[in-house]
Amino acid sequence: MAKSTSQARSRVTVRNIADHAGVSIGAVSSVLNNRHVERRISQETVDKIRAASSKLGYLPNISARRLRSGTGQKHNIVLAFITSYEAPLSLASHLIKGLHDAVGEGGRGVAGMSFSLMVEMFSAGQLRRMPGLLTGDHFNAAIITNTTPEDDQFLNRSHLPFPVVLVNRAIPRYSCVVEDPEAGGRAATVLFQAKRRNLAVLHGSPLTQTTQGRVDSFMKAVAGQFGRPAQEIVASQLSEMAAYDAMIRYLDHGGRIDGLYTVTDSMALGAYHAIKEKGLSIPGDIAVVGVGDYDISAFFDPPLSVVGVERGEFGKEASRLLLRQLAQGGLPPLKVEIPVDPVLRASTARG
Amino acid sequence: MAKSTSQARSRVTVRNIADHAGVSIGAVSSVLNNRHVERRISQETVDKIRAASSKLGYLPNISARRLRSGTGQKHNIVLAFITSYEAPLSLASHLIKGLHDAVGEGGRGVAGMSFSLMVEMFSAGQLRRMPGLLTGDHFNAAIITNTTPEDDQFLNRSHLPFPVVLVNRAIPRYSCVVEDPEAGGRAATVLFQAKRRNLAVLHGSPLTQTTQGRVDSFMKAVAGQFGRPAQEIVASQLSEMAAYDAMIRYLDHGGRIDGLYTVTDSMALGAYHAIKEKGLSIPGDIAVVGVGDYDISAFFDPPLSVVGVERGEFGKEASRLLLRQLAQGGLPPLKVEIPVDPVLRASTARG
DNA sequence: GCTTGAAGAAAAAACGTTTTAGCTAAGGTC
DNA sequence: GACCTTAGCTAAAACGTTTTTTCTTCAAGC
Repeated sequence: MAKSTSQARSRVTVRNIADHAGVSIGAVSSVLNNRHVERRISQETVDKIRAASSKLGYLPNISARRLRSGTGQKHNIVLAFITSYEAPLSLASHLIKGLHDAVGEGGRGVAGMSFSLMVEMFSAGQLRRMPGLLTGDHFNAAIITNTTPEDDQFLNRSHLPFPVVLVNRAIPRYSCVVEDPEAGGRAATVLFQAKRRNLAVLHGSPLTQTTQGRVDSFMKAVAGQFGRPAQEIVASQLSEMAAYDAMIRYLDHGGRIDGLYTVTDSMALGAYHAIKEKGLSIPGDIAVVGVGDYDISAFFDPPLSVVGVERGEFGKEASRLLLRQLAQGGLPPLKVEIPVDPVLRASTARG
Repeated sequence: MAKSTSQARSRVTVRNIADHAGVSIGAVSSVLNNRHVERRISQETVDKIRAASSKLGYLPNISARRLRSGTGQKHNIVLAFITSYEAPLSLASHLIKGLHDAVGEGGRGVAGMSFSLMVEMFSAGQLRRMPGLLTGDHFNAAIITNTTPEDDQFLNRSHLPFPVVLVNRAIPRYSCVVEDPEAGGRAATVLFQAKRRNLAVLHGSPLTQTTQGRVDSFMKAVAGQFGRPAQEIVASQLSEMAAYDAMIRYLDHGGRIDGLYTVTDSMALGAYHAIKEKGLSIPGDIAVVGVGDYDISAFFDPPLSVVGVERGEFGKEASRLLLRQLAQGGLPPLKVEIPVDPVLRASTARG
């Protein structure tokens, strides 16, 4: 009985408008699309329909519209960029740009298909709750990044019904694009070449897969070079402030180094602040090398040497992998390592 | 005659798979959704269907899937974030986050509707080419930003068939959210209070609506205070490098100021570099104030004073305006000005 | 030799649109 | 007065799916 009052508030369709105005749904559609003149709908009817539409608060169902009128055109495929709600979006924007680059401006480009890009976000650890992930009725393919270990576990035991590429994560059965695992080692080399012998790495806690890799390969390279390990300076997060705090604490407690590797450029910036505040000079007293995730590291004071990937390569490669899987299903998962390149600037000049 | 060879390559549907495997489309659907066991499809048939599907390269039509299986659920409304292909995405990421904040994590939140967010990009000046813009069959509402004057003209003479909110642009008939037009004036005040009397503004060319507003209100405030205009230092772009070049050129030609307003933080960074290189000190010789579009301005050396909006406010306000229009059609366009707040740091300490 | 039940699959309905074809009444033409 | 045209609409088909219902077989049970 209450069917038309409390319940029906949920969805207003052309059918409702038609009933309300006492006309057919065809007439409603014509008016809503401003085709009423060529379809010879009388002004009176147009007004009735317009009134009913706005009174009922009609919102078109995009899926239905596309289904009906997208016919004859190219196949529209929907790509999702899935990232954590909590993660910084700076990487995201490069990935999104890379995606758009890969599929061509405006979504045309690849033979016979057009592309739409959706951005989906999940609360850290709650990836499994994302609608459309398991059912596959929201997108044709996805790039997933910034997952937590919990999310990784979910991915590990699930089989998603569409191609997926992970960025900065490696999980069996999934294609992924990661940074060259030797990034930390290459950073160490930069410090070696700057004649530094007392090295430390500054990182956050807990470590992500990527920062863990950087730390590990750095430590390994240092141990290989000097036969003794580098020091670890641990901040509570990856932020500038946390890095600053950790660095101040380290220096206050008599820590002495002449070379520092920071696992993000934000940490380098925090470290800069602390080092200068303690009256030490860069690179005179301490050489610093970062990872190139900020695009303004060349304008730090002094300009920061970095060992990192070309910005935008992740997005480009991830898209390439995705499109490849889209074009031909059933391919084995591929792991692509983006090469890192040292960019030497004043922060690692010879001391 | 060639109907089934060259032409039909375009779109593979369940129908094609069914024909190819000699079964009904219902069976195909069941298998494709891994429902074959409960639907009692024989293993033999499953294999046939799987083979046909992967041979033909089937990709589901997402619109059709959502149309069919999204029923009974909440109304899914599609929001588009539309930005220029050429523009930096840093603002975009804040806007996207603001959108997600407003509609609630995971797209739930507002009564009886769920939200999807698409990111669409257009080549500068080509907004009118964007598919779905005029037909309204791609999204239910849109946030548009980073338009060129040409795009603005297009918007001005068009009537888009869905709610639109512009960010950092004001065009008649459209709701928009812009920065407080007095931002430049407030920045001038900061410099006044730092006892600076010889002021300049550093900006790019050509000016955008937003940077033009900053320059204008700064100039006006300076003229009002001292009875003479501030100087204008014009860089070729908004980049650090362009700002650096312009600033070096200015100082080399004997330019003398004790206070500088930069219309972006990137330009502040470039200016920092130039000022220090010329042996001048900040704020001793020149006080600098920026606009707060970088989130690391507190870690510049010295920390940069800024007069700007709260990061993320644009996204939040734009979403609010959009949802408001979505909830109730036919509202008059609204213009929201995001207030700016001065954040005083070392770069404008009294000289 | 019936009925019963289950397995396997096909047919049909439905989702919300847009578009095409068709229908009816009124008016005009010879 | 039979015939055509036109205005103004309605009815129906179609888009590509998923799900429900219905229809065959065929074997088992008595």
